Amino acid sequence: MPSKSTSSSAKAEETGTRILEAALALFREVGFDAASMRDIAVKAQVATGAAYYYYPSKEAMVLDFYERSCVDMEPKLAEALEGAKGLEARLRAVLQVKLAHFGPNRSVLRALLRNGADPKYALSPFSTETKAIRDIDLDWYQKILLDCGIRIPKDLEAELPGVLWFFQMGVIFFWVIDDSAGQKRTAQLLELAVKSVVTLIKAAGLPLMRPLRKTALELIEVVKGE
Amino acid sequence: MPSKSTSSSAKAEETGTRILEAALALFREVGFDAASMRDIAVKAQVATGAAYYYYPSKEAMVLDFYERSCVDMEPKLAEALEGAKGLEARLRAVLQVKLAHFGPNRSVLRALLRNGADPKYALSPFSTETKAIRDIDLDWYQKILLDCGIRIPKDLEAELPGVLWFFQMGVIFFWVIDDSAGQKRTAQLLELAVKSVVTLIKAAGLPLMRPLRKTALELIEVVKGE
DNA sequence: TGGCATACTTGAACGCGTTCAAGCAAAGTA
DNA sequence: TACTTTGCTTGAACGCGTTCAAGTATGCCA
Repeated sequence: MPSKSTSSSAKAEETGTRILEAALALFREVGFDAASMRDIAVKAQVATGAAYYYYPSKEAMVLDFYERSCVDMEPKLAEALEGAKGLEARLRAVLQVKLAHFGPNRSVLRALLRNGADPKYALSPFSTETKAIRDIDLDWYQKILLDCGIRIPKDLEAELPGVLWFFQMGVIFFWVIDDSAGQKRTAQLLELAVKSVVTLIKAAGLPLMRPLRKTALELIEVVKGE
Repeated sequence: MPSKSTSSSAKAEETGTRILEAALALFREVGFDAASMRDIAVKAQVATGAAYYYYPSKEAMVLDFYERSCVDMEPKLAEALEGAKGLEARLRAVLQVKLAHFGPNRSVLRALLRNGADPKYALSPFSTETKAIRDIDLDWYQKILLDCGIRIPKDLEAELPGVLWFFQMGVIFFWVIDDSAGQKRTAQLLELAVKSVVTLIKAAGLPLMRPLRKTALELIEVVKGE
């Protein structure tokens, strides 16, 4: 229990974080593919196979980064939502926090989105491995929608957090492949897309929109599956 | 010039198609990843490195398949459009033809969509390598929209083929990862999504929609880039 | 016919992600 | 003290996609 008795496992943990940091540093520098496990091992000053004692695969390192990011972002998100009233401002704030947080590790996130939306790959925001993160995000969007100042049709209410999460993923997806200077295009897209989404949600309540909304709800049911 | 004189290059072409067929057969049987170049070579009865005389990479075989499919589908598309009047019927027809044509090679297409929409990977419907195919598809959608019976707002007209192509890619993307029996979920999605899209296009002409449409057009401009 | 260029084919070799039998060191037990 | 257990580390080896120097066969011209 004192520091002495945990010296072994403490050293191990130190080795683990050293490996993760070496990996992330190399991912940032040369990209996920170009960073070899051998390079990572050299940088972390361990043997070639050492990383596999801590991570089942190279991709698992990205997953770990994704999970840590989710936790680290929570206070930033809470703070950003303090100062943002109204759905449009809140959506913008959340997305800006996320992009800013992921910012330096854009190439790491690119690896996460490599397999698109295929839940069969662990390294996908739709996989079972990332379900916990997805659920946390959904809670955020539920919170954002509460008292946002917009009348939400009753039948849409339950689905809207999922829709906004999907929208968020679309923005992030655009961002990771956006090679414009400082991801300027993503900034423009964010502005216009958030505005469009909020306008659409407002419009969804119109009586005229009822048939389209019903069809859209069926569509959502199919996409959710099972 | 007679069959004798071309015996060498003819044999080579035969070898090339044998390699492609072996590859596609293995892709279908065990999937793109599990099918190794060594297995393909054995099946095609050539040496390990032989495929690289015909294809620069394993992925290039998928690209070749994609290009051939595009050509092979043309008569089927023309025929399907003969019997389909109205935008909704036409859209449904085109997508059904495509899915039916790709049908047996769903796992091959999965490899094509592996890298999502990243134009940096050759194996992506958004890459420069697949631009020719994209342009052919865009021509089809332009044709579909001509005299489709729906009044299209002038400012949207030029962008709509691209939007529909994007929509098509979404459907195909859903299809390749849809593991429901016979891809039943995709059939349901297709029905509802086509209906929604057509309704949206109709609605886009309404005076009420002008601001949203203008924002959407700006959005399209940003996504198209440069 | 012989010689040469061109077209095609070969399989060993490279670096990759990953696996694993073996080794090592520190903590627990007697 | 010696023995065992546990936690951690090692590097050789595997199969993968890919490369390429070397080989073989074919068509063409003297």
